[in-house]
Amino acid sequence: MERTTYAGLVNESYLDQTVTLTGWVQKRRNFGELVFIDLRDREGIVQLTFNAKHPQALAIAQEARSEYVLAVTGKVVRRADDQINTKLASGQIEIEVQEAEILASSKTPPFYIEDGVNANEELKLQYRYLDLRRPEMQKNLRIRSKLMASAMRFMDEHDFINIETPYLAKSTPEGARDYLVPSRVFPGSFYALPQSPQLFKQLLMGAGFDRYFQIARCFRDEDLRGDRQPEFTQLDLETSFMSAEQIQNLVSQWVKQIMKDVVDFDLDIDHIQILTWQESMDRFGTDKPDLRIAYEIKDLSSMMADVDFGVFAQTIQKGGVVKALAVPGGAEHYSRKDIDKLTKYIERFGAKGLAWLKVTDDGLNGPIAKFFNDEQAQEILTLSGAKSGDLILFGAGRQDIVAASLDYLRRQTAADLNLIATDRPWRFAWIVDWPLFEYSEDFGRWIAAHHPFTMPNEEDLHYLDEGEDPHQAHAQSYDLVLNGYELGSGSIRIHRMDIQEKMLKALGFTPEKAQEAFGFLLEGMEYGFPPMGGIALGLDRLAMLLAGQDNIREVIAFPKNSRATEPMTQAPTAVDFKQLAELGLEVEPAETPRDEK
RNA sequence: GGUCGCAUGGUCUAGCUGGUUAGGACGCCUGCCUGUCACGCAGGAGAUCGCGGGUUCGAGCCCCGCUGUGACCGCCA
Repeated sequence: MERTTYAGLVNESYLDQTVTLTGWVQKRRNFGELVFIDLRDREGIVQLTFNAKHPQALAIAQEARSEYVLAVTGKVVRRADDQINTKLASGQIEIEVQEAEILASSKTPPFYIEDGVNANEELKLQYRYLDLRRPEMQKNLRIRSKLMASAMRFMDEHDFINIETPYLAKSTPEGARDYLVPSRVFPGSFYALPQSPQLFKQLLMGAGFDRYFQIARCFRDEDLRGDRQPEFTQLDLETSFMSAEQIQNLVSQWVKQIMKDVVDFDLDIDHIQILTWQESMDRFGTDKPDLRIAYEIKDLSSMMADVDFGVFAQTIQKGGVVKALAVPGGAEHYSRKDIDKLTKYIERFGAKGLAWLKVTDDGLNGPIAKFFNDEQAQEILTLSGAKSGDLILFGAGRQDIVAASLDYLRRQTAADLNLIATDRPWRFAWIVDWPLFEYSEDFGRWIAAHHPFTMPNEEDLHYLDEGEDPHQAHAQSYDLVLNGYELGSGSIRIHRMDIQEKMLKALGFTPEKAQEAFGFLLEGMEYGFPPMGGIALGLDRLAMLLAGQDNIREVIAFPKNSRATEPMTQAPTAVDFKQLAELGLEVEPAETPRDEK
């Protein structure tokens, strides 16, 4: 029996034809001399009927169980009017099976193969191939496939050259923890799986390719999140002789095409907001704002220095800030208990508490209302933009803690109150003019905010000099943000050795250390490297958003769980002693490999 | 590294204030059934309540530890 079409594609246009289908038994309904089977394949479901006119087929139907693999040949017939199933794309018709064959039997699956299953994550990952049979997962991976195809087509049509770079690469300082691969030939030496092809693509610009791209797998040995896996996929690109604005414009066009191809959405590039990093932090408390939420954070520090409410006044005196978020219609929705829950949550950011006011027609309400006189109350309303019925949430304290807290509260309250706009569902933004450095408590020094090859703004170059404050310098870098997720991060690169050396010095590299880590790049820059810039776009996250999911696992065929293990294959596992010996490795005997526990 | 949550037949779960024959739904097995599509009806099997310890006359329930798992903080150039 040779398949003639997909089960999910059979419709009225096939009426009276004889078709041969293959697929999985979704469901069997047995009436003895009459059996219905819903047959599922990648395209959907069609109902098969078996009856005594075809005893061989009927016997097969009696034997079939869920997830058996069948091949059937039968005639496409119209259903009677009262038997039409409007829930099925193929519900107008059914297949009267004349001949059937069981291609494979199946054990009873550990969970139901249907959308909306509630099996726990570990079980679903352990039987990932079963989970992937669900229509939703099939859809997710096909969205991803479309995204990849569209992404690559755009790059090809814009004269980008697809070049692969090594996965066995050199460990470089700065950045995330590397995944290391031991060298057999040089015991004690290690390759590192690339965190990104950053240095290679800069060298490709040095080589004159002018426009490079690659769908690159990147590896970072850091803890996972819903939008972070230890290996992930980027569309990596780099160009020569283009300004930051030109690159952003190109990527905006790329996004426009993707949105059209994958979800048939007409994105107006003029609607993509451009915000400076500072503006984004001020208005939203984050560098990746969700612009679907209309209300913003307001700074009330200026009026709080000498209010009677000691918490606020002292915060200002100690150099902190007092900011507020007026949640539209929040006064009624949030009880004191609800606010306690929000308070508890933001404690993880370091917040000491959460002051709040409810705005009524009569004025301000709530435990701290009594500290403000009429004039101050009016000023709070004016500055926060709150109206009657709103809930005003305050953040007071260190700037970063206030920002993190109010960012969370803004997103959470919007979710609670259904205030995430749906009329413009895809809100892209460019975040530009980033600080070049950020201070790392861990390292006790300034580290590169983006990476050590990011070009400072021309007028800020002097901040790299000895004795100046590197904190002041801003960079020619830009992030692409969508609905509160960072989709991509890029910059103009340093292409001159003198600036690169200054940069490395500002980061605390001695000339010797710099040579050891990046000597090949520095040397290259002595041979005429062009001005260059690029970006890397996170395709897992974009696929996740386009598929309407909130975890990138849903768009990765075989993802890791939150502890970076893979429940199906059990990776990582112990390896044979001989393998270790060949690599010149010894493992602490106290460490019991997880698969032997 | 840290915080919080979760763990009960194959699956999802109920189990109150410690005493239950550990309940339900779905699934599974057997039988009956020619128009179902959440098929129906009758019957049946299926539980080391994650593991270890403690408190108690008595623990699924309380306490401690461990393991697994999820979310988050740190981390993620």
